[in-house]
Order: sequence, then structure tokens, then C-alpha cells
Amino acid sequence: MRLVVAECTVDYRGRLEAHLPRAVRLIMVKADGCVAIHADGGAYKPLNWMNAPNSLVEEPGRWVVTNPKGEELVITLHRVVSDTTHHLGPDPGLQKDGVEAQLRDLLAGRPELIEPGLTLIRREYPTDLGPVDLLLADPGGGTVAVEVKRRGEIDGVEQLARYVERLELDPRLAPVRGILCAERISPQAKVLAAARGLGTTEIDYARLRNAGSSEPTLF
Amino acid sequence: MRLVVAECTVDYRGRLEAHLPRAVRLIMVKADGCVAIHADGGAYKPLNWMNAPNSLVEEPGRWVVTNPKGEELVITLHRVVSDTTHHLGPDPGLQKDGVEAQLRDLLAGRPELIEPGLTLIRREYPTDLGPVDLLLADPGGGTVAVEVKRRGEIDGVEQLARYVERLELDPRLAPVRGILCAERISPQAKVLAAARGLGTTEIDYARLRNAGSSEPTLF
DNA sequence: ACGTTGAGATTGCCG
DNA sequence: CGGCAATGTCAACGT
Repeated sequence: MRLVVAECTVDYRGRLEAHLPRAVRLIMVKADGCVAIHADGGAYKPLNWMNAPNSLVEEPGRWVVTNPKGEELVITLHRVVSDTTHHLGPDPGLQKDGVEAQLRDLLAGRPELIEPGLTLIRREYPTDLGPVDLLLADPGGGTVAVEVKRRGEIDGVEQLARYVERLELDPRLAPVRGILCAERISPQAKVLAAARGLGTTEIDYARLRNAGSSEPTLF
Repeated sequence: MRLVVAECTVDYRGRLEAHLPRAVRLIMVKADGCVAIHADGGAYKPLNWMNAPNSLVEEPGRWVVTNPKGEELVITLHRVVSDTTHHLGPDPGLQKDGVEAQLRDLLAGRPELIEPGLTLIRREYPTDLGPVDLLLADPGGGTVAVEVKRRGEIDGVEQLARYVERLELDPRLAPVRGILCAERISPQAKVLAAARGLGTTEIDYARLRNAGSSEPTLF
């Protein structure tokens, strides 16, 4: 990884056009060839960048980065403060925990938190349009399809509506209700869900995680 | 901006949990206090990070970053290869050209380019599902809702369909037609739009920009 | 402060 | 390679 601190101006032409006036910035060039230009603020996102694969041509005081899609990043170096290179080697990569799949599995073990009386038929129930996160039996008869999200947005409502429409065609399952489960559900998503005849339930995932799926509730 | 190259392990606990095994990486600390941990590849996104505002406590061989939301990033430093600090100063910021808002405003001044005879009612017309980019009066009666995109894809068609469906409920606007405007519209989006009864119009934004909104057309 | 939308989104998955 | 969906999405803007 090469790290250059320099006073520079930058021009990008590609999906849009962008220009950076003259200032001191960090230019990061990674081993895969990608280039990122960072200011001393503004979270982790660089001001400008060019992802791999690309081609970097270095002239005195001017770097030109181009990629096969015809995008171009031109860095004009007015004054170089520092220019260092380090060999980092390969990275073992990030291990994640706590994404949608885990939340779905926790809810599968506590379906009564979605609505009292519901019992699990199976998770990832397959349909022609893709798998439904949870399929539950309604004690009043019929079936309940559940779409699990961290955040409930309009897209999730549309997805659930398609599943319910599809499952209704199966006489063994009909009638089918749909419920969108998420930690937070946006007002627009609630409006659209109501208009589509779908239910929405907000779930406290933090409490769900702590309680676990094997322990019965004490209250 | 402080740049530390070090062999480290990293643990994050917050919206999810994540762990980075021992390896050599770049740790970037910006003036606003945000911390980012980069490998030597993988585009510009860091493996792990903590945005400002936060608090960094530095012990020998161990950095602990916490923020007011209760998230925590722990960096264990096994071996420091390099540790440098540079003062970059404030950045004048990025100048962009060619984004959706600009295209929308240009079209608002030249609605006849969407379809002859159309006149502007207002831009960003609010609905329960979000704002419609442009609402136009149809000389033949009724209203036209326009969704403006740089690239017309299936998502834009779905979005427009929801708006039209919603606007139809308002007797002062009905009947409502929908038109998707973009520089390029994908074949799939055209098919879906036709199936939904929506129009599509491809716009030459470069010419629109050069012509400006105040100049009448000469031909 | 909160919510919604756009982004040069990026990134991974699967067909 | 292209579509689809998730992301600790981020960042801008309006209420």
C-alpha cells in the first residue's frame, strides 16, 4: 500500500463529473491498484476514488487513472509532503455476526413474539419467486408468511406481497396472511403494507438476542 | 491525519459483531476522530471503522474507540510498523455535476421536452409514499407524474407505479399518467413500464444542460 | 432530531 | 456477466 500526502487538485470524469480544488490530501493506492483520495474528515468515504481494475500512469506532477469503462481520474500534484509504501500482505477477512439470517433464526424459535399462537412450519420456505423467510401456522386456520428485515422499508413490503400472492395459489396453505417483521418500520412502509392488506410487527431484536430461543419467557 | 501501519486484531460490537484476525493493516485516524482500518485491497471501503463523534482511549498495545450510541471498536496492536501524523487542514470540498437533482431542475424548466404541451405544476410533489420528482398538467386533462433518473431501471418503474397509484386517489389530480425520464432506460424497465401502463422518455441531458432552461428552442 | 431518498453507492450471491 | 438483495450502507435535504 502506497500512501502519498500531497497538495493536489483532482478531476473525475465518468458516471458524473467532479472536481476537487487545490488542498492537502491523502492519496491511498492499494495493492489491487485502486486509488482513493481522502480529506481529514468526512467519515471513511474518500472524496474521490477509482476502483480496480484500472491503469495508473504516473508522470511528473500528474497521475492519470483510467479504467476499462472509460472513466478517468486525474490527480495533479502541486507539492508532495510524504510518499511511503508498505507491504501489508493478504488479509484473512472480516467475520460478521448479527445480520438478517441470524435474526430470522432467532424469530423462528420464538414465533409467538410475532403474534400470539403462531407456530413454525419452516424457515426459508421455497416459492417460485424465492424463499419466504418464515412460514407459520395460524391457530385460526390458514398460514402466515413472514418477511424478516433489520429495517422495514417499502421494498420489503413489495417483496412480501409477491410471496403472499404466490402462496395463496396453494390450496394447502390458503388463506395466507403476510407480516413484515423488523426492528424499525418506516411510515411509508406501514402505509403501503396497510394498503396491500399486510401486517407489520416491530421486534426488539436486542431483547430477542439476549433472551435466546431456547429459554421460555418468565413473564 | 494519523496513519498507523501495524499488525493488529480488531473487534467491533455495535449494530452487529465483527472480528478481524491478526494481520498487518493501515489504521487511519482523521481530524474529526473517525477511525478506519484498511487492508491492502477491497476498494475504498475499510474492513472496520468507527465514525465521529466518538472517543479514542489509547493504552499501550490497545486502542478502545467508543461512541455515544454504545458501539465499541477495540484494536489490539501486536506490532507497529509505522506511525505518522500529517496536518492536512480543511478541505474546500467536492464539486459535483450531473446528479439527479440537477437533471430534475433542468427538466422542470423544459417540460415540453418530456412531451409537447405539458406544463409544470410543481417539483417534489409530496405523497404519503414520498415526493414525486415532477408533477405536470396534461393539456388533454388530468395530471402527469414524472420520475427522473440518471439511469432508468426496474426500481424506478416500481417507484413511479406506486406514486401514480397513490395520486389517482386524489380526485383533483385524476386521471394520472406516469412517465419515467432518464438518459438511458434499460430494456427490462421499458418492458415493465409498458406492462404497468407507464410511459418512458429518454432525455439527452448533455444537450439539456447546454441549452439551459431559460432559452427557447430554435427548432 | 428524525425520516426519506439518492449514490460514481459498494459488495456478495446466484443463475 | 448480469440481475438481485443486503449494507454497521453514507450523505444530503426537508420537516
